Amino acid sequence: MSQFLDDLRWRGLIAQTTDEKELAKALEKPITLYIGFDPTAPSIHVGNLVVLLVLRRFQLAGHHPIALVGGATGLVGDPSGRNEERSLNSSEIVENWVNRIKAQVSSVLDFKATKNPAVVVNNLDWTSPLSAIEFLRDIGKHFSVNQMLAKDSVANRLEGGISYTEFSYQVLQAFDFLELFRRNDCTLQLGGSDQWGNIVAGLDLIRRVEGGSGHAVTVPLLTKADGTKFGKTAGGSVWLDPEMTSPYAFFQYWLNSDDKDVINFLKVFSFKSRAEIEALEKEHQENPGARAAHRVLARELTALIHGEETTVRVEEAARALFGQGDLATLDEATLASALSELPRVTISAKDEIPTWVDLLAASGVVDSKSAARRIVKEGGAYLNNEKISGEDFRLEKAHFLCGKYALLRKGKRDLAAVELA
RNA sequence: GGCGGGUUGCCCGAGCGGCCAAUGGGAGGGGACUGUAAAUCCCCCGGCUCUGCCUUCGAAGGUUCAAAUCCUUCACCCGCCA
Repeated sequence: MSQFLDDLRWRGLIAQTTDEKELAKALEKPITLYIGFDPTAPSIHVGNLVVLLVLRRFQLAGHHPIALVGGATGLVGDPSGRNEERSLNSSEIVENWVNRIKAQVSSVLDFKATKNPAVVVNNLDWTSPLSAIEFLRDIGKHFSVNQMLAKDSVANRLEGGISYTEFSYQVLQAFDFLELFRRNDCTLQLGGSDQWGNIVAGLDLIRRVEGGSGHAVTVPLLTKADGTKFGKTAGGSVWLDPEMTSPYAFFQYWLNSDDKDVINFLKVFSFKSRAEIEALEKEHQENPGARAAHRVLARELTALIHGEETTVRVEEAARALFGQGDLATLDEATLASALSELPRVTISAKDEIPTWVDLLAASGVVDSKSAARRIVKEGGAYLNNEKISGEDFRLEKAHFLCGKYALLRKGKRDLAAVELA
């Protein structure tokens, strides 16, 4: 049995595969495999990262990875795992998202590997030249509507309704697999477990049209110990795009993982070996308060997505800003760089300084002034790590550290900076 | 095509002319405890120029001093019959 597959299984990364013996045999030699991401947002998020990292694991094992960004499928909409029709995005928007996602995918894969460099493709390249008639005759003819209807992704929607557009999605995805099989000799498709039906549709198509065979591997949906959705925070998804989720927030997300999840997250997200992870598990059990496993997780992922340098900066910022330390002892350079990781408001030294409540709302640590008042009343608002519970409080020049910075905090860990300019 | 039921705040779900920004639960937020964790306990949870005002109960009109609650039309969902 393949050691590589065993490792994936140990990490809990395999939900379903086509014939396991065949797959193991195929993996003895380098193969080409792909995974698709549809541009449904300007960025992929940490949930998507799970599968992308599996692709990277295949690359590290010597296989040829292809990341497909769905410039075409993104225009259509995958019904999988949804109970409502998607609203369509314009082609300009999708194109823009495709480009952004390409860049993100690129940070995880190695494009310079001498033997098996990664490749990024866009399915619009082979889909758009095709006429509707060609598509229906050459591809559509191989699909049985009866089978298409039986797929979970479609069957679940029959009650609530599904458009012909989304109904056709599986055909497009199958066509992608066929094209990559032809062009790149790609014989394996990876995907989330909800992609099984779509992937198998591709295997069928390859068999019918080319008489070829391939494989499918799906990755389980990642769950958290408390049953809540993985990858979400109060503010929404945790994105890879630094504009959408700051590297600071990204780091903090991992650092704040539930103890019950952290080891599992290391298995799923980290490239640490089994032995290393088991050592961390032991360490964590002996001294959970030190959060050694959390730190390793946060560092490795932040470094992977945002780079080493940023990771160091962000961690230092957290150390400088967090809780107990006296901010006044920080020198200006340290303070400035720490605060630069946070959301911020700039206020003019000439204008009157806004009230405490207004300032909290303006900084974005709370959603509205009502929320700001609530937080202040509840004793959850801090200025430079000191609780301020008067709504009418106003900062004065003296509150600004080094004459220009103030640190706002809501609760234990929601920070923002105010800069006096 | 016919008949009946439904559409409520982030989600689930009460309300069925005034006492409703709307019961309850979940999610979320703050506090205490801690380890920037979990569990637990307490509190909060539409917005604002905040003892009041404004916007919400599928959409648009209407009745009424007064509507989430009544009427009309439209949209969508769910049953039963054809």
